[in-house]
Amino acid sequence: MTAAASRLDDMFIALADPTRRAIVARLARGDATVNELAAPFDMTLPGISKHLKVLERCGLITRTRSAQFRPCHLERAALDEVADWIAENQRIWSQRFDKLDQHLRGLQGMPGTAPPQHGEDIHE
Amino acid sequence: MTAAASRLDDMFIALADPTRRAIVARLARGDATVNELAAPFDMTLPGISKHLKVLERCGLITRTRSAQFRPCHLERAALDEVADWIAENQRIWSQRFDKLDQHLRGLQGMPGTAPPQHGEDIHE
DNA sequence: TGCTTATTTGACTTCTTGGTTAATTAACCG
DNA sequence: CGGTTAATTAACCAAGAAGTCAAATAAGCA
Repeated sequence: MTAAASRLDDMFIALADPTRRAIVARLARGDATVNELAAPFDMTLPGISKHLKVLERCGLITRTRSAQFRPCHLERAALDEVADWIAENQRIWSQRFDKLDQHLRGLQGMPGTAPPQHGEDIHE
Repeated sequence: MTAAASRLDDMFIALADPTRRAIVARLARGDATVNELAAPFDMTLPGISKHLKVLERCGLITRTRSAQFRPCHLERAALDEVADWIAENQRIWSQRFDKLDQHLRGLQGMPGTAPPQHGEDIHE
């Protein structure tokens, strides 16, 4: 099975690289060309080009064509999907803790600590 | 240069894998042993063990020892760092757009579209 | 037309990742 | 003690990621 990565996967992967996050940070200040984006980094142009492709694949940036330049543009809505995942999980986790189920922790982590799982609803 | 990944890197990397996100989702319902975590997946135990190590490295889970079991526990605070990064960036991006700097978009993406950058403050 | 600038593609290398099987460590149970 | 269960480590492999250099493409400019 090759190439089955979800959009969420791609988003997290894209953000996992510090160079890419720096590029994104730069783009937050306004559109920029590939050369401009490459300037601060000790990396060749093709290297940057690859990073941009990753950012493009997950929808974080788009590229238009203007003469021989290909200005990069940040898509502000793209972060929402990740933000939603995080928010949803923070909600769920807190809920769980509010139920005080966790004060047993450390006493016995044996099987059975968890509620009776039936459906395995991995809700992603 | 080996092993220079930041905690934020590790966090995004950990969340980039669907199996690991599923494990995390499962743990949100309560602590669980490695075998319990492995059950829903078509993967060998050592495979799961590796995933757990990744989750542990970034602080998303901790493991205690209870007899021959090593129950995994979700650290609810760990998500905060990522959440903060996301929130901060959403804020910045929106700010930028509120300034109406972007309605020029498409007219000319030429160098100079961005404000005078001096310090390259990559603020991460 | 031919030169220059901007960017991408291709081919290649190296390191990492995700997964496997087989063997090992740990701790319980009879 | 000896056997069973839980989990990890070790050794390995295939695929992917990150980076390089060299060549190709695209579009302005003289």
